[in-house]
Amino acid sequence: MKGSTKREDFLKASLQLIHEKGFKAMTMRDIAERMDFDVSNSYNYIKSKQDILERSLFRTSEEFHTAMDHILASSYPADEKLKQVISAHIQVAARKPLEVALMVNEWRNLKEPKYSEYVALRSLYEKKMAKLLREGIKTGVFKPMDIKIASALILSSIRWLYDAYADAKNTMNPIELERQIVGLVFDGVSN
Amino acid sequence: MKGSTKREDFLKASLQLIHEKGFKAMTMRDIAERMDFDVSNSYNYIKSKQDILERSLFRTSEEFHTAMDHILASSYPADEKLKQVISAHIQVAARKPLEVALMVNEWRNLKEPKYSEYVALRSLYEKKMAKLLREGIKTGVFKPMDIKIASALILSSIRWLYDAYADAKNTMNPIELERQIVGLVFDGVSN
DNA sequence: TTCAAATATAAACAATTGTTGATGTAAAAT
DNA sequence: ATTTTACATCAACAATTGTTTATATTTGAA
Repeated sequence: MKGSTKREDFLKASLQLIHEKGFKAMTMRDIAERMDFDVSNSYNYIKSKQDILERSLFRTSEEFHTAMDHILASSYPADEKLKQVISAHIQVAARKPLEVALMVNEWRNLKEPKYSEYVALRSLYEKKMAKLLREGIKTGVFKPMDIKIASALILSSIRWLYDAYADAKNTMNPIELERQIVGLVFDGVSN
Repeated sequence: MKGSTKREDFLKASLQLIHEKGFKAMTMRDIAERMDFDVSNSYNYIKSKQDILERSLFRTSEEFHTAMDHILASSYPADEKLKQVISAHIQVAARKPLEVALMVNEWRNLKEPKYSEYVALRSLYEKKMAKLLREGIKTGVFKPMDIKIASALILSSIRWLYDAYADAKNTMNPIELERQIVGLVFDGVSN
């Protein structure tokens, strides 16, 4: 049960299956079949099915939080910070689309107390975004606006990003993607 | 099995439970318990568990499509059309938050052939939005932009709306909500 | 070679699940 | 008053589920 490659393969197969069928619909036997061994062997790699969900979820969440924290703690002006947050989201989505898909779609399947723990992290992330916006409004780089609405809208607007990378055929150019999204978030669709 | 009130109560309880636990996690026994009768009685109101999902999903989807179609077919300029689409989304989310939550979160649980049918409807809706944007770019009310990205981003940005109405405590003022969202979608966060 | 860790299987478990069939009662229509 | 319709219960089903226990094989390090 150490950090071997086989274990990573197992988790990778699990993520792929969750993406295909959803966490609840995926059975332990599904994973085992794809790994080409018996169900019971799966428990040499994980403690429980919930374990798969929890591990990936909290690890990826932390990745977003540390990126956000570093950006917030920098001395860049708020508009530059927002650009960097968007950039970070695109990069994580491009690098780990299945993990991000898990974050977007499956966190409801956590059980207490992990569920509440995760919801708190989610709400905290929204608060960090709100802080960024408040700072930008105060310094005049952002226009006055309802901060709660703006936070929810901006975060929601980039929540589909993993879609552009989860199914291999799409794979948009991250640079151009960032350019377009920054353009829309900052200046909207108006001419 | 006609359109009685009891049947509506049953479907309403189902929607509430799906919102609380998710479709897969909700059992037929959960609904029956909340309705205070035996499981088997549930099948006097529905054909199957999938039935609950399919009915609500396609009905609400049609609601969005007809609204979109009417707006597209009007002679308003594209920017006014987009405002009306946003307005329609807010109104539906405010009036039927649980149904919209179902659309956002549970469509993956459809089974073939309904699944493919629904995915096609979803993609069609995105195409209609793309058409609206293309029209606006051509007439000069919208700036030049990647239409696929803009469609995905705008639709994603309003996908959280049901959240503001699903749990009764929030209940934002729809008029102000619309004002803020239109402001962000059209002109972004920049000052 | 020996020994321990990693990797695998077989068999079974207890619980849960959606659904059906047979049957009964209350209410409403004829 | 009688028949139909709506609403309900009980019991049971077949299948599926996550997980455990006991045991075997393979592998790599000592």
